[in-house]
Amino acid sequence: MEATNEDNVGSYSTKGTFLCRQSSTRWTPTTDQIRILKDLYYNNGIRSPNADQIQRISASLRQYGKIEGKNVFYWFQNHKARERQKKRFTTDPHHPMQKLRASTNFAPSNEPSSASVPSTSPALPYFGYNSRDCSASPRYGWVTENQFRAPYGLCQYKEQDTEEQDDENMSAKQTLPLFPMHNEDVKSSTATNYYCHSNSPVPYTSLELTLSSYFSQPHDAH
Amino acid sequence: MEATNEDNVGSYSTKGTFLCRQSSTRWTPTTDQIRILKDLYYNNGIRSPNADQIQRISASLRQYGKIEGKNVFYWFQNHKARERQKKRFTTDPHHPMQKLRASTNFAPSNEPSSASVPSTSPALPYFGYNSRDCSASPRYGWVTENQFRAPYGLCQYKEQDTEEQDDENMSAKQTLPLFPMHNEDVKSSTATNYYCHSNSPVPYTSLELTLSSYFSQPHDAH
DNA sequence: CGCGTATGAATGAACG
DNA sequence: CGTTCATTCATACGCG
Repeated sequence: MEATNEDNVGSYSTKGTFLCRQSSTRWTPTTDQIRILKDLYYNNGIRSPNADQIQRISASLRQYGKIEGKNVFYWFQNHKARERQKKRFTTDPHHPMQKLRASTNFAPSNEPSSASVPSTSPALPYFGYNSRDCSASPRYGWVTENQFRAPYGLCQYKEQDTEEQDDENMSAKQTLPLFPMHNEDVKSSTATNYYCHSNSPVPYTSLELTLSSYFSQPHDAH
Repeated sequence: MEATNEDNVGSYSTKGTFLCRQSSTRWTPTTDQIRILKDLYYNNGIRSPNADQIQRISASLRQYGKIEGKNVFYWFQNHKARERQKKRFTTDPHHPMQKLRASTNFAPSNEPSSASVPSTSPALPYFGYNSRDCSASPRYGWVTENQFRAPYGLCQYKEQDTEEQDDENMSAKQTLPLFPMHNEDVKSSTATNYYCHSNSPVPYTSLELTLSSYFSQPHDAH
């Protein structure tokens, strides 16, 4: 159950205190935001909004509280993933890799190991790789039973989700071709922001040297 | 089973509570590996290393923990993709000129614990096998293209990347002219004045309607 | 108040 | 290359 933060901003005095309010850490959606997001998810069938949609959604939800594009992005990602995950556990009698959320227990020494064989270096990453184990994991085939259904029954259009989005019995949503797919080029850039955090006691000074020299020389065989 | 081949992995959680986990499939880069990868990415402008580079990079990074070529490959691919994606969410696609990096500004960037406990592989088999110290890198905190590091300044010529790493504003890299780097690939701003987004802060009651219409229609103002 | 759970955030791995 | 999936880490919150 989601927290019923009526108006967000917990106002807890922990670290954020005055300055950034509640968003000192992670985004805490307001009930309205959640309601709308779910509506979009279930009633409009939006599962993986594209950048454009994300922007619009976040812009709209901004009325209800602080929110960013990435929040919307993650929300849909998580919601979808968890729904699927939950379903996997409930409907699948045999979970291939059932490992409960035992975060408090050290995992037993599993590790099939034999599968590793890192040495010898596999073929080029670009083509050869193909692992995706997860045996018994049909990408799409999950029946989605949306028991959500908002009380209000409006909003019918939704963007055709480009994907087939497991709508097995999810016929509730009606898809309308609404997007002209105006893809204005998004160029722009200026970010290049990266986090660093490097306070390692390891003597790496010489490392980059090694690395650099490594890359500098194309000496590959001959 | 023979000696627990769990890769040691002393993963620690924030509060110093460290729990062992993570011993499995997925590669978990160590802080040093990440640091170096980022350095290569930002300071050396490597975005899509070719096979040779990947080999060398992974080989070099191996001294800091288990790693394969594909890890390096994926890392660059993901890093690049995410950088762009993030930008796509936060920036306004329809804007005449570069706008600042949205209003994303919540920077936790405060490492909980400074001591990372390098844990130089407690008791590992004598084989060259290594530690792979669980990493548990404190990868968080989005620093805006700040100084990353790079106390070293060599690594001059690097193999010319066959790919065109679309550099965004990567002009920041002050290292050395590693490669040709064709910058003429600058994307021209098509100035798609798509402008719309007139999200007024007015609290709609029937929000979902508003939203739906938002997504449903390209609503070009004209 | 400490713990368990729900969920936001991140990221390795892959797919199309 | 953009997108998607799986898994994991971190944390807000409510509960007992």
